[in-house]
Amino acid sequence: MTRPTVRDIAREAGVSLATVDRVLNSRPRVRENSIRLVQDAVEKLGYVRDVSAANLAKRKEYRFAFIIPDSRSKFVETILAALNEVKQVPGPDRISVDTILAPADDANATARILTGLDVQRFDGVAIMCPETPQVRDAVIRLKQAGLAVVALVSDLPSSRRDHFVGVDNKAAGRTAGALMGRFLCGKQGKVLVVSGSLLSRDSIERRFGFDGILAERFPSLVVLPTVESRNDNYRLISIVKQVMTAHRDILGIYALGSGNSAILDALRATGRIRSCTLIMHELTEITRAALEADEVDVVIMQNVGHLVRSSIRVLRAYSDNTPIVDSQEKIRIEIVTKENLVEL
Amino acid sequence: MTRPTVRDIAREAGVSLATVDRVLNSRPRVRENSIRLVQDAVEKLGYVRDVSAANLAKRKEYRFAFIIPDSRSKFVETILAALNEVKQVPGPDRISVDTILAPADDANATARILTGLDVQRFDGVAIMCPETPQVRDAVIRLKQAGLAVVALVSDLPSSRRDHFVGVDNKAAGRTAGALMGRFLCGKQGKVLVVSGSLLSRDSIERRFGFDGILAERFPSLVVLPTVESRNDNYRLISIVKQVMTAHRDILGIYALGSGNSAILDALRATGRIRSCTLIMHELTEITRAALEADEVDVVIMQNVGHLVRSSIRVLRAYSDNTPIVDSQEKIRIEIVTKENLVEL
DNA sequence: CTTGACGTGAGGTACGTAACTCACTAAATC
DNA sequence: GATTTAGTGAGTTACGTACCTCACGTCAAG
Repeated sequence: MTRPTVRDIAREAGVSLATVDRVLNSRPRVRENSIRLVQDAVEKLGYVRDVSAANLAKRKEYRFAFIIPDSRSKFVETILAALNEVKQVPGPDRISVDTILAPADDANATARILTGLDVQRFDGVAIMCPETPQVRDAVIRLKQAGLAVVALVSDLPSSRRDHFVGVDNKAAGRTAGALMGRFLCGKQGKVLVVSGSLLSRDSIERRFGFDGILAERFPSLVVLPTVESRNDNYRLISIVKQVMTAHRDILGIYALGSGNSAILDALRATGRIRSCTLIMHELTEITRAALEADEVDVVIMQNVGHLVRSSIRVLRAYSDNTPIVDSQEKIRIEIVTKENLVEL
Repeated sequence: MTRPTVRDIAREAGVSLATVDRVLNSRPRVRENSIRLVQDAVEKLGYVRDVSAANLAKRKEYRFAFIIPDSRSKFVETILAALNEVKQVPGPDRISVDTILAPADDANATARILTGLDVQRFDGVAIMCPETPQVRDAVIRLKQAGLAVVALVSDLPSSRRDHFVGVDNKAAGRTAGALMGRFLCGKQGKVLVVSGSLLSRDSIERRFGFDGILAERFPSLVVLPTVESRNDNYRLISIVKQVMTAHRDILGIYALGSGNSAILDALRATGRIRSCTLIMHELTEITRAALEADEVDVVIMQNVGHLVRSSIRVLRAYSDNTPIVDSQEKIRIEIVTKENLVEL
């Protein structure tokens, strides 16, 4: 009834413990035939390696680094908070997580940090940054050094990252578009899209999804050219004010990412808040308060706690070649309204 | 830099390993003063027990039982599938999960199963069933026997369950109501609510939340008396057909739980599908297909994988008195549209 | 003074696995 | 024929913790 151990395998296969160990850890110097004997015994007895005992014996420590942009963005703050929470709680497994802040808006600096990373010190890296050729090269180097690499929030598809932990941003944009269309009830008018920076892949994909569904299903809505904040909130406030004054028939605003606070300020200043349907991304203290105040209609989010924990599970799985439970690691596009907002 | 062990504590406190062990496991025969010495050393060195090593030494196995209603409901099927998935993947911890099917619609039989449960064989139980006095008494017995008990999907508040794993159903109802109201764009008309059984607490709470928000924010919509399926799909189809014919001004339908398939069939038969705004609960093969076919507007769901994994984590935490990460265990009310539907 | 309960230390074994050494055989190579 | 090498078994130590036994000292009640 109790789980079989290596000893049972050895007995069943008729080989010694050492041979079982050699096979299980794919060490050399084992005859093909013995390998098969052991494998058959494993199969027959349903042996599964006791990971915690193995890690204990190996004194294995997983050391992971999270490369996070050093921006004052509220979304990044929630990610850092989630990372801190993970660090507080001593998991059953010996995992250490280092958070490394990389200058935001400077992909080269990020690439340099990646290149300078001591590959001896880490088993895996989670990277949140836009993809550039330099970043791609740095990731390839990390992979070659044997580290597990996951892309966080924004994908790095052309690099050899092992995994992407984040939402399907095109689908997120489509979701935002569908809700915008439904909420506007077939009215004729304009929709404004506001972006942090159109350089980052996630913004582009969201925009693409949003435009697509509006064109398909809500042709009565006209999407205005995207307003870009370039991470300058003062600039953003004035541009949004200007646009809102110029276009009195703007019915809805879709905020692709950063700049939520500035957009809200601009709308409050122009008195257009609550008369516009507002859809924003990421649940932060700003958007939470705006939801509660009925200023924002919907927030599209990804659960940062899940993001961080999933990254760690995936990094661990890659660094010791164990399978991944896809359904657990799939990051959902969550739709948050005032009603299903979770407290705290 | 490496984690302190019991040895370090013993050295720091100036006592023997045995004494440290006695203190850490709160065994008798230790002087007050020695207890304090050890506790101070633990604090100073930041010692945290290595749970996997401890479990290894204890040959501890967590044995959990899941009591699940034996209905042909698609939602229950997805829960069983999630349970099976968990059983397949051998976690790092030695956890065994038994699924026990209890007759649906027979709370007494469920109570009898709980009463008959061998308290020696299990460390914890997750229970999905409506609350009755018999169930409450059975839960109290389990608690007294030292088992951890969580309520799954539907809460058992008056029993002494340790934890509830599921969504806030009143908030789920409010969410459904708010979406229904927004999607109906201020039109005047009727809304139909269909329930599996109004006995179960989750249905009542959803209905309550739904009615509340419609009354508050969408007074132009009239909610018809609830149609109850009593888990009889043929009956449900004919009632829904009848109601739909009698009331030509039904604009929306809110399905509180079971019977989704019958409702869809009835609407298809009466040709009212797609002309009604339809909001249903739980993502199953039925509702998924209906979402993809644009027959359902929104599905409100709880992630069953999360539900099951969270239950297990919580049961484990309660059975060895370790803290719970609230943010990880909070089950979210997920809003699913065709656009943010995840594949598979 | 004896008895016994209490408090403590020393030391051991065990859990399941990893990783190592040493010894040995059989076959291949020199 | 001597040397190497691949393949194997036997055995040991270690990881961090639990839990056990035994011995010993202290102190108070009988």
